[in-house]
Amino acid sequence: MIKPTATDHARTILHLVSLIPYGCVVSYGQVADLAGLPGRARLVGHTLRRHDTEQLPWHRVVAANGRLSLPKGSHALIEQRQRLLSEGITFKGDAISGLCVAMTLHQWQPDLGAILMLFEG
DNA sequence: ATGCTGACTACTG
DNA sequence: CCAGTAGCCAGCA
Repeated sequence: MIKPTATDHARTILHLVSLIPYGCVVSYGQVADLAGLPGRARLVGHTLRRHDTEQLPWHRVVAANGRLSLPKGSHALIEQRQRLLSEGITFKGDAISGLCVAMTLHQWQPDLGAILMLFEG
Protein backbone atom coordinates (compact mmCIF):
# COMPACT_ATOMS: atom_id res chain seq x y z
CA MET A 1 0.00 0.00 0.00
CA ILE A 2 1.54 3.23 -1.10
CA LYS A 3 1.10 6.09 1.27
CA PRO A 4 -0.82 8.90 -0.41
CA THR A 5 1.07 12.14 -0.64
CA ALA A 6 -0.22 15.56 0.28
CA THR A 7 -0.64 16.27 -3.42
CA ASP A 8 -2.85 13.22 -3.84
CA HIS A 9 -5.00 14.42 -0.97
CA ALA A 10 -5.30 17.87 -2.46
CA ARG A 11 -6.33 16.44 -5.80
CA THR A 12 -9.00 14.26 -4.20
CA ILE A 13 -10.31 17.18 -2.17
CA LEU A 14 -10.47 19.49 -5.17
CA HIS A 15 -12.26 16.83 -7.19
CA LEU A 16 -14.87 16.26 -4.50
CA VAL A 17 -15.51 19.98 -4.20
CA SER A 18 -15.94 20.18 -7.96
CA LEU A 19 -18.79 17.65 -7.65
CA ILE A 20 -20.89 19.62 -5.18
CA PRO A 21 -24.13 20.42 -7.03
CA TYR A 22 -25.52 23.90 -7.54
CA GLY A 23 -27.52 25.10 -4.57
CA CYS A 24 -25.92 22.60 -2.17
CA VAL A 25 -23.41 23.08 0.61
CA VAL A 26 -21.19 20.66 2.53
CA SER A 27 -18.86 21.13 5.46
CA TYR A 28 -15.08 20.93 5.39
CA GLY A 29 -15.33 17.85 7.59
CA GLN A 30 -17.69 16.11 5.20
CA VAL A 31 -15.36 16.70 2.29
CA ALA A 32 -12.49 15.35 4.38
CA ASP A 33 -14.50 12.25 5.26
CA LEU A 34 -15.42 11.61 1.64
CA ALA A 35 -11.77 12.01 0.69
CA GLY A 36 -10.89 9.29 3.17
CA LEU A 37 -9.35 11.78 5.58
CA PRO A 38 -11.54 11.76 8.70
CA GLY A 39 -10.73 14.45 11.22
CA ARG A 40 -8.78 16.50 8.73
CA ALA A 41 -11.22 19.27 7.95
CA ARG A 42 -8.44 21.82 8.22
CA LEU A 43 -6.67 20.22 5.32
CA VAL A 44 -9.71 20.95 3.16
CA GLY A 45 -9.70 24.61 4.09
CA HIS A 46 -5.97 24.75 3.60
CA THR A 47 -6.23 23.17 0.16
CA LEU A 48 -8.93 25.57 -0.97
CA ARG A 49 -6.88 28.51 0.22
CA ARG A 50 -3.71 27.41 -1.59
CA HIS A 51 -5.23 26.55 -4.94
CA ASP A 52 -7.07 29.37 -6.47
CA THR A 53 -10.16 28.11 -7.74
CA GLU A 54 -11.62 29.92 -10.74
CA GLN A 55 -13.50 26.85 -11.91
CA LEU A 56 -14.28 25.38 -8.49
CA PRO A 57 -17.47 25.89 -6.45
CA TRP A 58 -15.39 26.55 -3.33
CA HIS A 59 -18.17 28.73 -1.94
CA ARG A 60 -20.30 25.62 -1.35
CA VAL A 61 -17.93 24.47 1.38
CA VAL A 62 -18.85 25.90 4.79
CA ALA A 63 -18.09 25.21 8.46
CA ALA A 64 -19.93 22.36 10.19
CA ASN A 65 -21.91 24.86 12.27
CA GLY A 66 -23.34 26.44 9.12
CA ARG A 67 -21.22 29.58 9.32
CA LEU A 68 -18.70 30.80 6.80
CA SER A 69 -15.25 30.42 8.29
CA LEU A 70 -13.31 32.72 6.03
CA PRO A 71 -11.35 35.57 7.58
CA LYS A 72 -13.69 38.33 8.65
CA GLY A 73 -13.53 41.30 6.33
CA SER A 74 -11.96 39.33 3.49
CA HIS A 75 -13.16 39.80 -0.04
CA ALA A 76 -13.60 36.03 -0.32
CA LEU A 77 -16.07 36.04 2.57
CA ILE A 78 -18.25 38.64 0.87
CA GLU A 79 -18.10 36.75 -2.37
CA GLN A 80 -18.93 33.41 -0.78
CA ARG A 81 -22.00 34.80 0.92
CA GLN A 82 -23.14 36.49 -2.25
CA ARG A 83 -22.70 33.37 -4.37
CA LEU A 84 -24.62 31.24 -1.88
CA LEU A 85 -27.46 33.75 -1.74
CA SER A 86 -27.61 33.75 -5.52
CA GLU A 87 -28.00 29.96 -5.47
CA GLY A 88 -30.96 30.18 -3.13
CA ILE A 89 -29.13 29.41 0.12
CA THR A 90 -30.69 31.39 2.96
CA PHE A 91 -28.99 32.75 6.06
CA LYS A 92 -30.10 33.20 9.63
CA GLY A 93 -27.71 35.77 10.99
CA ASP A 94 -24.19 34.59 10.20
CA ALA A 95 -25.18 30.99 9.66
CA ILE A 96 -26.93 29.14 6.89
CA SER A 97 -30.46 28.35 8.04
CA GLY A 98 -31.03 24.89 9.47
CA LEU A 99 -33.65 23.98 6.90
CA CYS A 100 -31.31 24.84 4.13
CA VAL A 101 -28.52 22.72 5.55
CA ALA A 102 -30.82 19.72 5.86
CA MET A 103 -31.95 20.14 2.27
CA THR A 104 -28.46 20.38 0.92
CA LEU A 105 -27.37 17.30 2.83
CA HIS A 106 -30.28 15.40 1.36
CA GLN A 107 -29.32 16.43 -2.12
CA TRP A 108 -25.69 15.54 -1.54
CA GLN A 109 -26.18 12.07 -0.11
CA PRO A 110 -27.49 10.31 -3.24
CA ASP A 111 -24.22 11.06 -4.98
CA LEU A 112 -22.10 9.51 -2.25
CA GLY A 113 -22.06 6.03 -3.73
CA ALA A 114 -20.88 7.18 -7.12
CA ILE A 115 -18.28 9.44 -5.60
CA LEU A 116 -16.87 6.73 -3.37
CA MET A 117 -16.75 4.27 -6.26
CA LEU A 118 -14.95 6.86 -8.29
CA PHE A 119 -12.19 6.99 -5.72
CA GLU A 120 -11.99 3.39 -4.61
CA GLY A 121 -12.45 1.63 -7.91
C1' DA B 1 14.70 20.35 12.87
C1' DT B 2 11.15 23.55 15.54
C1' DG B 3 7.45 26.53 16.44
C1' DC B 4 3.33 29.09 14.76
C1' DT B 5 -0.63 29.74 12.09
C1' DG B 6 -5.02 28.63 10.33
C1' DA B 7 -11.11 28.91 4.99
C1' DC B 8 -11.79 22.91 11.20
C1' DT B 9 -14.48 20.24 14.79
C1' DA B 10 -16.30 18.16 18.87
C1' DC B 11 -16.72 18.73 23.66
C1' DT B 12 -17.36 21.31 28.03
C1' DG B 13 -18.98 24.73 31.04
C1' DC C 1 -25.16 31.30 22.33
C1' DC C 2 -20.30 32.23 23.47
C1' DA C 3 -15.44 31.06 25.25
C1' DG C 4 -11.96 27.80 26.25
C1' DT C 5 -9.65 23.43 25.09
C1' DA C 6 -7.78 19.68 22.86
C1' DG C 7 -6.96 17.17 18.64
C1' DC C 8 -5.80 17.83 13.78
C1' DC C 9 -1.51 18.69 10.20
C1' DA C 10 0.35 21.18 5.62
C1' DG C 11 2.99 25.38 4.78
C1' DC C 12 6.16 28.77 6.07
C1' DA C 13 9.74 31.39 8.54
